[in-house]
Amino acid sequence: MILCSAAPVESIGRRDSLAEQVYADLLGKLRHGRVAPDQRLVDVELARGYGLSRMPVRDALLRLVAEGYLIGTTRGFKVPALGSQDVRDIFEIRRLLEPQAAASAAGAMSDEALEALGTALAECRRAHGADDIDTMIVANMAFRAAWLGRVANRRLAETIFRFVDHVQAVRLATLRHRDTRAIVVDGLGRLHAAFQARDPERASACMGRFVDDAQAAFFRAAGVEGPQDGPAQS
Amino acid sequence: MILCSAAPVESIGRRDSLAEQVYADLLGKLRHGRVAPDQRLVDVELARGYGLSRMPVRDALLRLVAEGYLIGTTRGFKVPALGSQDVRDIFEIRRLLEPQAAASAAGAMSDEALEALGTALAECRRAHGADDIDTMIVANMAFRAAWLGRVANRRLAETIFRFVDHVQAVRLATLRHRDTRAIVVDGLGRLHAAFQARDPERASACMGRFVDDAQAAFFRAAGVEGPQDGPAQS
DNA sequence: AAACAAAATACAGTATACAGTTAGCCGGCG
DNA sequence: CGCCGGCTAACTGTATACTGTATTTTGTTT
Repeated sequence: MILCSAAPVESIGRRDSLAEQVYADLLGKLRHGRVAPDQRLVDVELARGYGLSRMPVRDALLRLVAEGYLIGTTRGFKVPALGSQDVRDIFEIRRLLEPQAAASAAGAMSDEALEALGTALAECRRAHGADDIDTMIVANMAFRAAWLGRVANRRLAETIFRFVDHVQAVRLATLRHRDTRAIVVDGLGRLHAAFQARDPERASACMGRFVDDAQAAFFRAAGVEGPQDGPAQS
Repeated sequence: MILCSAAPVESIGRRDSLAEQVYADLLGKLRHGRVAPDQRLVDVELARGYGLSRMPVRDALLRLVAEGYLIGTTRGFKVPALGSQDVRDIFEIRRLLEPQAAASAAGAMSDEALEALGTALAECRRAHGADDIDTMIVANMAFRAAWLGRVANRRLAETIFRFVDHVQAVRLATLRHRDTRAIVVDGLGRLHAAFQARDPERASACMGRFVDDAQAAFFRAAGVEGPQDGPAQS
């Protein structure tokens, strides 16, 4: 309990266990790409930052490992360096799951969710115009959370969430390209229209195309930036 | 280290961490339905059984929770009681993933894997004839492991493994019905033929049908046995 | 006898201490 | 100057002790 000094936004939560709070905090950081791929996460170090003992931090890290967000080494934890094959694999799964999920969401779309989707889309467009990548990523995540929230099959939604998160870090890099961003904004617009129409078939088709485009954009960007075919450390 | 008395098959392993060994052991027990749905898994109790402290056991249990095999309560851990909606959800995901995975495996089938598939199929048929449910389940798992082993996309294979495992416990119950077993043996035979032909399209179609049949058989069996629509404790 | 409240209990969560392992470093040797 | 072998330090893994809380049980009251 030495000093709550540099503690983030997390000194408040009460009802959840400490381990869960740390998990949520770390997950947020990972999702926003706040953890560099070469950075080592050391439990005792993080524990000092949170003002806790190692145990809850360790529990959180272990859980993140089990979910594929981190890999544990004998010397700290780190984010996995995905090779192009890893990315291909993840996109293969997304291609199978997301169209069906989108269809399901379109059939169960609510006015509130549509509102959220519209807001996220507008925000994304604004950020695109202003070349504000960070904001665009946040808006992107909000859009995804909004439609995935309408998927009745929670296991499906959570599985998608996880795999999308796994490529999030690498996606961050691809959004540097202006044309990639244009493709994303375009796809989001189409999806929004399909959700608004509550048309499952259309949503499914749009989502399939969206995933394909995202994958193509990634490999185009990766090809441009460099063929670093990092060996799979999944 | 009080007594290695009732320790299972697990006093030997060395290179892996204790937590991992316990995890593997518990996972095996869960997969084989050795843990009753009402049974409580208590860390200190298990720890005594393994001759270890709570920590590695706790780590294993927490990991199983993260992977959906268990749910943690304030009073021990237990296997989740899946309601019919949960089962429906899991089958929806399997229906999306397994055909593609089967196609992939068919395209990459090896002679050794085919041999393993053949053996498992024969074993399954024999067990079916002898009404030996336990052996049939083991053969079933061997068959699955054999073809999933040929799926290049490991994330896909592991995701399938996990969801199949989750319905395994409930599946065990459905295999009591002789006609369900007949359907399974039949589907396995068809799949084996498709794999032997190394025909991705055929494997995909067979797998799709197999999953559909399995789901239908489950709900038929559940309808017969009783409409216990257990509330989702996923 | 049923219902409620208070106490006991049994468990997970958390903290601290210790052990084991490996990566990184430094010095000796070719 | 570069390579190899032992040394050191920095981690994770494991053990033990303590705490908090929810469930169960027991006792009391109507």
